Amino acid sequence: MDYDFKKIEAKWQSYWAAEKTYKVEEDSSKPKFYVLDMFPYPSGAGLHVGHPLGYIASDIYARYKRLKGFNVLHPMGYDAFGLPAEQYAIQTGQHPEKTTDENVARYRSQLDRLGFSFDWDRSFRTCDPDYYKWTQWAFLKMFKSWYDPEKDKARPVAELVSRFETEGYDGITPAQWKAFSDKEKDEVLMRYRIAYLGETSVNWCEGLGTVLANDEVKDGLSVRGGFPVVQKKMRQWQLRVSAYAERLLAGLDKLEWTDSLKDMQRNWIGRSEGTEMVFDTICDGRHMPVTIFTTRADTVFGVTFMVLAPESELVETLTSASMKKEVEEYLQYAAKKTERERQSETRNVTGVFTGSYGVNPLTGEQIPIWISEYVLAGYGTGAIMGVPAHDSRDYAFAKKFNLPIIPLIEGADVSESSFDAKEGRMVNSGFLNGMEVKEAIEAAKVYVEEHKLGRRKVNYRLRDAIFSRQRYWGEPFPICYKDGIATPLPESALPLTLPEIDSFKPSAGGEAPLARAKDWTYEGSPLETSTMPGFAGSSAYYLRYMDPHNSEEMVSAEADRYWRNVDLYVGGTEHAVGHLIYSRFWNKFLFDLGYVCEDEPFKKLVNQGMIQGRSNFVYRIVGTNTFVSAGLRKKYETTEIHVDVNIVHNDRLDIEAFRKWRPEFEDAEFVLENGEYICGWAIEKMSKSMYNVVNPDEICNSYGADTLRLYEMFLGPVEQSKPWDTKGIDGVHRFLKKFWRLYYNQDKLLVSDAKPSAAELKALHTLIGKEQEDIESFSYNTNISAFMIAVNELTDLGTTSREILEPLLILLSPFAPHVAEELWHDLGHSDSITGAVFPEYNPAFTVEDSVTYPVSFNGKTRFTAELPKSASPAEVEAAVRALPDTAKYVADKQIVKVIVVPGRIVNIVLK
RNA sequence: GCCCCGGUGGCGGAAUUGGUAGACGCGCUGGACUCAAAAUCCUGUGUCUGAUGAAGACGUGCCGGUUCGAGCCCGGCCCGGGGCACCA
Repeated sequence: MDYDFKKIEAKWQSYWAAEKTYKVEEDSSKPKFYVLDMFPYPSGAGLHVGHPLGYIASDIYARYKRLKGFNVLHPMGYDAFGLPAEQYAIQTGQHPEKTTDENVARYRSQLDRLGFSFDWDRSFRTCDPDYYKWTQWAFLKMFKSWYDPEKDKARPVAELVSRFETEGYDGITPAQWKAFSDKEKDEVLMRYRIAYLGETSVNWCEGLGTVLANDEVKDGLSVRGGFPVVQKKMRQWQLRVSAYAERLLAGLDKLEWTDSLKDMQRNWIGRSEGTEMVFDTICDGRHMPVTIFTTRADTVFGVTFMVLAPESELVETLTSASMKKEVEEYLQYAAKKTERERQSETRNVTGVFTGSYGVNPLTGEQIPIWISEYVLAGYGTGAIMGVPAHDSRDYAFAKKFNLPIIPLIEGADVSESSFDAKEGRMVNSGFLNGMEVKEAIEAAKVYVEEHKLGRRKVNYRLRDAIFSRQRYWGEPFPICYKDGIATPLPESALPLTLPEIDSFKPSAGGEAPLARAKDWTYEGSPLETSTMPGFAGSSAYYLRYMDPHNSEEMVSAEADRYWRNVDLYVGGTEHAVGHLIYSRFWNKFLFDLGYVCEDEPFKKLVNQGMIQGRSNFVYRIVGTNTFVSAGLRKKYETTEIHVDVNIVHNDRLDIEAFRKWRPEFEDAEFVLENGEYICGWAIEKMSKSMYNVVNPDEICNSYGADTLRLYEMFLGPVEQSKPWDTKGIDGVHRFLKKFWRLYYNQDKLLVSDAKPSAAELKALHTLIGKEQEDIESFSYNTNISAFMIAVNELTDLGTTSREILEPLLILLSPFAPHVAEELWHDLGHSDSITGAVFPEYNPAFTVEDSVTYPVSFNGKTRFTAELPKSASPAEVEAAVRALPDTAKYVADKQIVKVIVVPGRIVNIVLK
C-alpha cells in the first residue's frame, strides 16, 4: 500500500467533522489554552498559498498543546462586514450578504482541505445579527459611560450626572446644571461619554463616500481603493480612545509581543512629556492669554515668534483688523489642500502674519504671532512658540520670513541649520545659563510652575477613533434622535438589524445609504443612518468565541473566567495600529465595567511573515513575436513579460502550454539555449496581475494537505517573509513517503513488539526533546529538519518496534495530522490521535558516554580526542596535556593556558 | 529625517546564544535499477591552491576593536526590508 494522501485526507477530514473531534467545552479539570488566528475578511479572490501560513502555525501549536494535556480553544470565523463586498454591491447591484455568503463558502471549503483543528461549532461572522447584537451592546455601554480620571477607569454616566447634580464637576455647579435645558445637558455629557458625537476635522474620502479612521488612511489616500482623502469638519460618532492612552501604553510592558510591534504602538500613542505655558497676547490693543505646549521649556529665551494652526479657534480673535484680508486668503489656501498635498509639500514653507503680538513670559519681549500649516490644530493646543535656533521646522520658518534666530547652546552653529540635539551648555538664557540641556529643561519646568506661568503636561498623539461610516454594509447604530438628542435604544431592541434598501450607492454630500431605507425609525424617532466601521466587529470577537451561543450575555462570567484571554494570537503585522489598538481599548473598557476579567486581550502575539510570489518572465524581442531564453537575452533588445508560473517548471517554459496560454502567443517563436527555454524570475508580491499565484487547492491535489502544511513551515521561520517556490515541495513530500515506508512495506504493516535498541531510543528521544523546544519557540522549520534526520536514522536501523513508531506518530501529528491519524488507527487505536499524550522526554537515552573534543592550538583545530562525558574540565585538561599529539604540536613552545569548555572544545594557547 | 528588523553557498535557510560555520531541504554532478521514463536508492557539492590524492589557505555586507576563540559582543560605515513622518 502506497502513501495515498488523497484517500487518507478525505477520510479523516470527514471523520473529524462527523465525530466533532475538535469540539471543545469548558473543563475545569484541565488547564486552558486559547489559540487564535486573526479571522479573515472573505474576499472574492479566495485563498492563495500565503494566507494559511499563520493558520498552519497556530494549528500546529494548538494540536501540540492538546497533546500536552491542555484544553485548547481554537476557533475560526469571518470578519464579514466591510468595504469590498459593498463596493462590489454598488457595481453589480448584488446584495453584499449574497457576495459574503459565496465568499465564506469558498473560504470554508479551502480551509477544510488543510486539516485544521478548529471547533467550527463556535464559528460566526461579524455580520450575523446574533453576533453584532453584542457589538451594538458594547457601543451602548460606551455611550452610557465616561472616563473618570480619578478612578482611572470607565464609569456609568449616571454617576457623572449625580455629581453634577450634587457637588458639581469640572467647573459646572449644581445650580448651573439644574438650569440647563435637556439639550444643553446632552451637549455637556457628550464631552465625557466614551462613545460620543463630536465635531472634528475628519478624513473625508469622496471616492468611498465616507469618513475614515487614521489607520485607514496612508499617504493621504484611502487604504481601500486608494482614493484621495481631505480634511473636513463633520459631526461624527467617535470613541474616546485617547482616554486610555496611558493604560494602552503601560499595558504593553507585560505583553509577549515583538519589540517592533510594541514600538509601533508606542509610536502611534506618542506620549510626550512637556510643559503648557501661557503667553499674554496683544491684538489691536486687547489682551488675551494663549496657551502653548512645548517639550523644550528650556528654550523660552530663544522664542522669536509664535505660530497658530490655520484651523485654530485663536486665529479669529488674534487677527488684527489690518491683516484680516491676508489671513483670510491664507486660510482659504490652506483649507483647499488635500491631506496628500500637505504631506508631499512639507518642505514648502508657508504662513501669514496675524498682526498681533505675544509676550515672552520670561523676558517680557514682544514677538509676532503667525499662522502656518506646519502647526497642527489637533495636537497640543494648536499653538506653538517658535524657537528657530533649536527646532528645524521653526528654523525653516524663520529663514523664510526673516525672523531673528537666537542660539541658546554654547558653540551651536545655527548659520546653516538648527541645532536640535538635547545636549550642550545653555547660554543667552538668563537663570538657565551654564546648565546642561537636560538640567535646564527640568529647571525651566520648576520655574514655570513656581511662577504660575503654566504647568507640566503630558500629550499623546493618539486621537479618538472616528466611529461613523456613511456606508450600508456595517452594524447600524442603536441610536435614535428625539428632538435632535441622540437617544440610546433599550437593550431589548437589540440587535437592530440592517434594513433592506434599493440601492447601495452613497449619495453625494455625505448622506448615508440608510437614509434611503423606508421607515428607518424607532418608535417614531429617526434612527442614526451611519453604520459602524470595520474595526467595530473585530474588536471583541475573541470574547464571543468563549461563549458564542449565549443569547443573554456577550460572554458568561463562567466562560470568561475559564478562558480569560487569548494565550497565543497569530496574525499579520498590518493590524499593528488598527485592530490591535482598538481591541485592547475595547477590552479595557469592558474590563472597567466588570464584564471581562483580564485587562489585556492577547498575551502572546506572533506575526507571521508574508509568503511572496516567485514570478517568471519571458523576453520578447522588441517588434517581433519571438521570445529569447533568459541566458541569451542580453544580445537582443527585449521586453520582459510576466508568464503564468503554472506553465513553468524549474524555470523551464512549457512551450506548448505557453502557445495555448493566450491567443497572441499562438504563433510565438523561440530562441532556445540547450534546447530549452529558460525563464527569468523575481520575488514579488503574490498577486493575480503578476501571474504568480499558487492556489492551495492545487497543491492539495498534487501533494496533499500534510505536505503543504509541512512545506509552508519548512520554508523558514514563521515570522519571516519568504518566497514561495513550488519546486522545493518535493523534499518534504519525499519525507512523508519515507515516513510511510517506515510503517508499511507494500501491504505489510512492519510494526512489531520488538524491544527498541539504544540507537532507536536515542533517535526518538532526541526528537522528543527537540520538538518540545522548537514548537514552544516557533522554530518549526528546524523541527522538521530534525524529523527528517530521525526518520532517516530509523529507516537505516530497520526499526519496527511499536515503542518507537507509536510515539513517533504522536510527534508528527501536529504537523501532518492526516497521515498520523491513518497510521495511528492502523496500529489498532480506535480513538483519534488528537486525544493521545505527548511522549515523555527521557534525556538518559540521548546522552553519549564519551565526547569527541576538537583540540585546538591558538584557535586552530589540529586533532580530536575522545574523552568520557563525565570528565571534569580539569580531568579533560590533564588528559589532553598527556596526549602524544599534544606534545608534538607543543614541541619547544610554551603553554600559556588551556581552555576547556565542557563537552565542546579544548583550546591550548601557545606562546 | 527618526525608530525597528535583517545581510551566511546557485536557492530557502541551520548554527546549542562567544566554542569544529554552512545542519536539513531544493538545485546541480556522477552512478545503480530500467528497453526507456517515472519512482526509488547511492555519491559528490562554500571558494581557492594542489594532480581527480594527501594536505593547506581563505571564507558569514565593509573597516577597525575586544577575546585563547567572533556569523554572534563593541565602535564606525554600506546595502535591503518594515514602520513613523511637520506631533512642537
